[in-house]
Amino acid sequence: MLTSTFVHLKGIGPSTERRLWESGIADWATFLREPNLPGISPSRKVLYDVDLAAAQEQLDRRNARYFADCLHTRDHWRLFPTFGPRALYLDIETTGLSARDGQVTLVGLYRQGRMRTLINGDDLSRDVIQEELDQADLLITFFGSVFDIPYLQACFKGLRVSIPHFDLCFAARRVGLQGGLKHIERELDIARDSDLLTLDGMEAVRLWHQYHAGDEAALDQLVRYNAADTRNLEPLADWLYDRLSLRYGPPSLTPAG
DNA sequence: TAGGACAGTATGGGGACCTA
DNA sequence: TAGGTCCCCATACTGTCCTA
Repeated sequence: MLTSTFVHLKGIGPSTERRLWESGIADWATFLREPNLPGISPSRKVLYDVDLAAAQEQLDRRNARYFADCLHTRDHWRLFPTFGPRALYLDIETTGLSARDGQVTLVGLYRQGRMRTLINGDDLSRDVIQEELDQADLLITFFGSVFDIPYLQACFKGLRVSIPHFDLCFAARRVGLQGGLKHIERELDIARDSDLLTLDGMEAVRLWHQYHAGDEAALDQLVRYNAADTRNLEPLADWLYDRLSLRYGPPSLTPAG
């Protein structure tokens, strides 16, 4: 998908990109081979060739951060097949107050099949989150661009998020799926343990307070709830990528998985 | 529990720019 | 020069949090 992308070139939008695909320009290599292209002047073609060569070099270096800058946020989903294997799925729980007055209680991190839960008062710190982010090529959240990331950055000053961010909430809206994460999970038959089905964000706050009152079982349930939220982002991202590539990708592209 | 506030993204309209 | 497309800005939309 990434090497079929042209909308990162200045002056090329979705319409021109689609016209290129329909005229057989399916990827960067074909674009570079053709001396002339309909709708693109020779002087512009020279500039685009330079930009595409630079993009190819960055891709060869596996530099996801380069594409975070040159692609519009709404197109970061295109990076999923290339950088998805090194994606970091993230979901946080909080004390329920605003970022100014509240605290992050748990941070769920799922990467390369490994679930890690950072707990406030134990191993949760800015440096650990930063380390996890720095080791990933793509950040995947649900509504994280509005809630999780600004909340983390408010609580942990100086936290940098320089990798591309595939926010599944807005991707879901683009393919016609409304509602919160749990609602969408039910729509798509994405499973979670039965004792976690009735939990929501407010219940998570209550569990945290129960834990602080000495109830260890409450922490266990909270950790499992957060892990379910975090892990379930992976099948949702797969499903949304397929839908987005069908709707917005080149006609020749066969969706993965 | 319900309505308002907030924040980030999506969308639509109009002006600017580019190609043929 | 006309038509098509892009870009920018304002507005709408949505999920979550806050407050009464």
